[in-house]
Amino acid sequence: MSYRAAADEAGRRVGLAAASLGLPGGGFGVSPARRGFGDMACNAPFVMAGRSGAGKGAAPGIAERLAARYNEDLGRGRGEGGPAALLGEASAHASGYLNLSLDWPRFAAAVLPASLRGGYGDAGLGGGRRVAVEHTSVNPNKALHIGHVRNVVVGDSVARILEKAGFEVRVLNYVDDSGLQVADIVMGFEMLGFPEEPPPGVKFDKYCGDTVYAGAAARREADPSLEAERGRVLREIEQGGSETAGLAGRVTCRVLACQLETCWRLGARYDCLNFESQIVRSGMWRDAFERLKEMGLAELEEGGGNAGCWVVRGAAAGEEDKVLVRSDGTATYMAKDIPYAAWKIGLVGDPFGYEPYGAGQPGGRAVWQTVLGGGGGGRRPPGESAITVIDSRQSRLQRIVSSIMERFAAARAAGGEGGARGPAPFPPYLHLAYESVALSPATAGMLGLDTGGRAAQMSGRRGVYVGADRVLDMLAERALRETEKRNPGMDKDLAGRIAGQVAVATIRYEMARQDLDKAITFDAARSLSLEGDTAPYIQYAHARAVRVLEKAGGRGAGGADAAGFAALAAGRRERDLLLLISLFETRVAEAASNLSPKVVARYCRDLAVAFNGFYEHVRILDSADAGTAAARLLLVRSFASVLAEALGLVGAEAPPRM
RNA sequence: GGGCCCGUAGCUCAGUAUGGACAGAGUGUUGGACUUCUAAUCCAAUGGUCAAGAGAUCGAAGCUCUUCGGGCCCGCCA
Repeated sequence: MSYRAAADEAGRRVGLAAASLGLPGGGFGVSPARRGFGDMACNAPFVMAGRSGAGKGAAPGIAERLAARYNEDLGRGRGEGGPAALLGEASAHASGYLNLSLDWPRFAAAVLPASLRGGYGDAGLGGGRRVAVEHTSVNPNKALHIGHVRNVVVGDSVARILEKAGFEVRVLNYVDDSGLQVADIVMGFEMLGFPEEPPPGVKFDKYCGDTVYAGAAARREADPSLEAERGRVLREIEQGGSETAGLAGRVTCRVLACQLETCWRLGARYDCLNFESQIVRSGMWRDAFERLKEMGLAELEEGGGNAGCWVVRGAAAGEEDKVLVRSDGTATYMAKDIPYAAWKIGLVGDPFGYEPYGAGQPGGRAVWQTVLGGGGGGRRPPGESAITVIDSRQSRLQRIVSSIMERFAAARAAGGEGGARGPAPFPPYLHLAYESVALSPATAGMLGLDTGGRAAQMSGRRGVYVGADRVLDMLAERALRETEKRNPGMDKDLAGRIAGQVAVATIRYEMARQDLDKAITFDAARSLSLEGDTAPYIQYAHARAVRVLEKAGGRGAGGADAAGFAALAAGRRERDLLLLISLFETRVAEAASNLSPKVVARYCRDLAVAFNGFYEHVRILDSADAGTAAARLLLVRSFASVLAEALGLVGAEAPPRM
């Protein structure tokens, strides 16, 4: 039982009332009302005024008639084949809205017990469809910075939300272990004298990025002859087998391990790691290229600037062509993206074997990595559709990949493969873009950069970036100070664990709550705050709730009775909180279908605001009678449970104490 | 030159998908509330020609067009 059940019932009743009045039905909706306008708002009068051609000003009159008929049916138990389960009377508003009311005691009695059962909030949108979500995919030559954190948080949250919404999700992390950035660090180790061990206390990924990569790039710029050397290193890496290729493999693996430590600390979880070097060596490209040629998607350019190259035409009108194969016959990096994208959704044969990665990740979910050879081992492809989380700077190229996958998938569907399962919720290949993260002038200033009052783009090579580990460390330190201040004598390990949970939640919430279309300007002072619209605010509300339940001991364990629910329903704070609890499923569905973590993040905030208002104004343990106390405790228990699960969807934990 | 995105309170952002009832938070500033279930909280005050203009609509922060301002992208690099 949730809000949706009440809204559905209301919608049906309004529809039946309209039909009996001879009004055109359909096309209207029921949504939670703003305060002072009933409990649910229905826009049916506006829609019907439009459809019936009644013209301006008809809505209020229609609302009057609808409300009268709706209430009449309600009184007679008509329309639903019986008396209303969850609804009260409707009223017409002069604006033209039809305002509907809930039967709050019944609503509470239905929602609260349901909210404590497993599976509450499951949106059932996916119907078991498989989706591959790729995120992180940080080049393995440096440590994660705050911009990468947005990618990890968005991707991991989307994966969690889709799972909750009924999809079977496979999380992929693409490791670009064969590009020029890797050649740079290999050259740094091999020829420029950088020691393979970082200085004591420095993580290897940070050392590679700050010292080796930045150093090699600087040397290369000063000495152009190193360009050719780097090219040689890259070719050796791509061919494999040499000592240089071995070194590249060792270094990138070690960087990857460090990066994964950070990602795991952030709460991200993966199912499979894919290595670009294997895609290059697997020969997947040859098959994909043949298919592109057969389908006429790749064309050999006869003249112009791209003469002698194989190109794909621009996806949209006026868009430039993109070179796939250079005039010297070598493939560009699109030649890695296309087969990889096709592999995700089973549009090419699987050349990989799979073995467990290292010691595994926290929480016990198995991580696999691809190895060359093994021919798929009979595995199903990761998804029926693929969602790739990359920042919006890649939009142009991703659009080309999307359109090619669309054509591949259409060709397969035309060939009769793939069963009919109804309309797919997502296209075969979807680029989930987000605007990138820049640094505020103040934060850039802390790093020694004068931006003249403008936001600064991060640059690892110039040292203008804020490291993910550093942000987490700073947040954890602040949270630890606060935790110890409030809980003198608390066990040190416990305080540290809580501080860690607060730190991770804070940065995740900060990244998850904002619209993907908006660039984030990271400001150290503001982003490190633990007050206001932040994760600790939300976590604190949860800790308060848990504390009340602890103090209550066994009280209210028998559950609430009708009188208790009636008392609960009499309070505005209680109703506000109850309504939000009932909206969990609706919000999960909205977040999943829009691939929008911020919907869940805002939902968590709304829940916490409603609870804090309730907590401040209603004495739970000092309730007038046992029945009221039991109902209030049930509300608190429901809140704590739903909030903890909602926070989990954005990868934040809810500590029981703070 | 072309393409994508953004512009809402001093600052940081919700609300725009599916137009509808007084435009909401946080932060800042000012003033209140802890012998009480944890004050990482709550309450109040303050603060907005929703960048500007035009259009379609009974009705626009939201849709269309134009302009202005800002960010990003446009290599036979990855």
